[in-house]
Amino acid sequence: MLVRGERSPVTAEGVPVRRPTLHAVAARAGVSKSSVSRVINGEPTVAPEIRQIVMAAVTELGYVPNGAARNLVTQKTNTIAIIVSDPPAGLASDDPMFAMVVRAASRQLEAAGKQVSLVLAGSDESRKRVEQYLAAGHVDGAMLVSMDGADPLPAVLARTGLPIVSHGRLSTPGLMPWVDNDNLGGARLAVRHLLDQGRQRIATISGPLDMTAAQDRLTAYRETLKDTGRRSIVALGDFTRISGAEAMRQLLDDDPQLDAVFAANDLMAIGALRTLREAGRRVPDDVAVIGFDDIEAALYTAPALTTIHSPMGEQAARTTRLLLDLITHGSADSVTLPTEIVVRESA
Amino acid sequence: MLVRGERSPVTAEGVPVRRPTLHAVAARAGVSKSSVSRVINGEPTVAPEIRQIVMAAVTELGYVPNGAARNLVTQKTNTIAIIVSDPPAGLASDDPMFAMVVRAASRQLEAAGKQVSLVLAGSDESRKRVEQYLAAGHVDGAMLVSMDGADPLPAVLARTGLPIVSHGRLSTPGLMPWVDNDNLGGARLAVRHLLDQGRQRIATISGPLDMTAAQDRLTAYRETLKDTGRRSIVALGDFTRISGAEAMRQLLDDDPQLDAVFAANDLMAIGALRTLREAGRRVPDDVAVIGFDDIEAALYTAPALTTIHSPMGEQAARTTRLLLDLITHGSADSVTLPTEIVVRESA
DNA sequence: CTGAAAGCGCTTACAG
DNA sequence: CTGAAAGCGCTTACAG
Repeated sequence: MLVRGERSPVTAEGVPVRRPTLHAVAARAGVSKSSVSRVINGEPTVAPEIRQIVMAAVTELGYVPNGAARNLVTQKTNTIAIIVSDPPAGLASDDPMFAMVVRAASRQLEAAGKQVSLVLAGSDESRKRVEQYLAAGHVDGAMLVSMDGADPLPAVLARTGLPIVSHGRLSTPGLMPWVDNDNLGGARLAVRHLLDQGRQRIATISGPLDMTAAQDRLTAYRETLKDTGRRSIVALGDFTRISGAEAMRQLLDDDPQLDAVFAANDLMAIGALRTLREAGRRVPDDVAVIGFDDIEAALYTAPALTTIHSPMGEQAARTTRLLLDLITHGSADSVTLPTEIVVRESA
Repeated sequence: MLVRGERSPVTAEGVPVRRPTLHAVAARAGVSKSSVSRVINGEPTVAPEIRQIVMAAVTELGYVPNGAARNLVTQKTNTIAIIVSDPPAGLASDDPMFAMVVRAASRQLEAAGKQVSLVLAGSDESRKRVEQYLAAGHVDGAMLVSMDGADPLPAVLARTGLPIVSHGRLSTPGLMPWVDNDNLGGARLAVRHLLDQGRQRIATISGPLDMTAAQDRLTAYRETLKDTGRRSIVALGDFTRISGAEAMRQLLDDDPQLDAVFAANDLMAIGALRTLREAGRRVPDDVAVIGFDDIEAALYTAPALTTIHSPMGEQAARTTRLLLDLITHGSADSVTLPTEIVVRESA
């Protein structure tokens, strides 16, 4: 099938038509451009009859104000950038976090009358691009999503002076306000639950240690175990299912006697469940498994996954609100959201 | 923590500083604005020494061209809209399709030097907003993602004359080029596989019938069965896990003897697996289950899910390329991508 | 190869 | 309450 795709609408004769301008509307209505502008922008100081006739001309011509011209003169864009770290080569590309955060934030931003510009920041080159993009004045503010601690981007962007917030605490403090869930508290809950069950050898599968969430979850695991005199058994993952499966295999090799695993997120817990099944270990009878996040998939594992509920939707909503507040008030406070344990079958 | 969030950078004294303009760079370099513009845009007709001195001024002042001014005068934005139908109330909000498509398309678009604007289209109100947004000239083109057939948006947007493509075939033909996978062929593969196994009572869990993918998958199921003289056993889902679980329950009630289920996507197959487990049916011994899509989660179900591989990543890439072609050449051909069966444990 | 000038399509003080 | 004019920050024919 062939479909025409001209840049602008054309008449039946194929003559390109330009979109009508403010000038055209003014001419059609027989008033000044100023008056049309005032009507369009809903200013109260317009006579009712003028408003009438202008509105008529607007609908008649199908007038829509040109965005670029508006942005140029008002020095604002009504656009917010959502900047997401882009893992190389599709890594974690179906991570539910991405969909949840982007979707929740977009919805709320649009409800607030803002457009959203989605920016992926992966390579050094793309980081440069992001910086230029913000400097070019394309957006009124930005939201950073789960940056890893090694990433220089937050510091660079903070220097632009634009209102920026972070979804997830950054490792460099003071750069910008953030919203995060209580990773420390949540991980403590998880490990204590395992201890309460009388588990003796409790291992963990950690997330990538350049992310604060992974650091916190590992730290809390270590300290909670240390309080009971037990030793840590740690394998490293990167928050993907496959890394969880591999880490579990390694854990089983290192300590065949282990009877519990705390995975730093649900995706890795799902991977661990597969390895345990392949190894013939029963869950939770032989090995208890607990995850973190409480993603929807945790309801569908066999056995159903016990996990720590982190309020992803609320976190996204609060981060968005934080940004909106920062834009209007010039300041905003970081917030930490509480977590809770959800006991199902796996532990 | 309190963080300052001024609109613009300030000096140590707190004096707001404006970003430097082309004018400032020209003054600093001692040349005309025209020359600066030419250097910035890499035009070849510039004397080397002028280029030198301009570049020096640019880096010295940290100059970045204002996007709005550029867009206004050039009448293009270098921005592409990705328009995604937003299901009400978080329905399917962790659908891996969303993440995959948005991510793959963004990556490719940015590699092509385009910015991406993410637009959620759910309510009637938001549909209006989208239309205005495109009419305002904010983007050079758009990509529609999995619109349902009842949605009037594609037709409305097609009338803007902007280059637009669809990720997934639309039910109204001829509106715009699209890229889709072979839903008909894939579903046929699935049902035949079940037949080849000697399954006698083969049910299906359909997707929402206002989507062409769901329609095609159901049609192929029906026709393939009819060829063997078997009757269709259909339950309706909406492509979510929970709907798959509920549909499976209903199917079991309607026909306790069924020995196979074709779920129209993997998410629903995952839901069906849970119901079957709860009902004490062994998979695949008692009931064979086959899905569609081959999402990553299909590798982690117990038992591992047999499914039809639909090339989501490639579909997104091809759709993006289609749009880029449409923008540059003014025309582009729709494409259908082949599917294949991936046999694992569940069928 | 370079610069002065016009103009992209709006908004916004400023007079009236 | 209304309109003429200036200006937002660029690019691009057009002379030279």
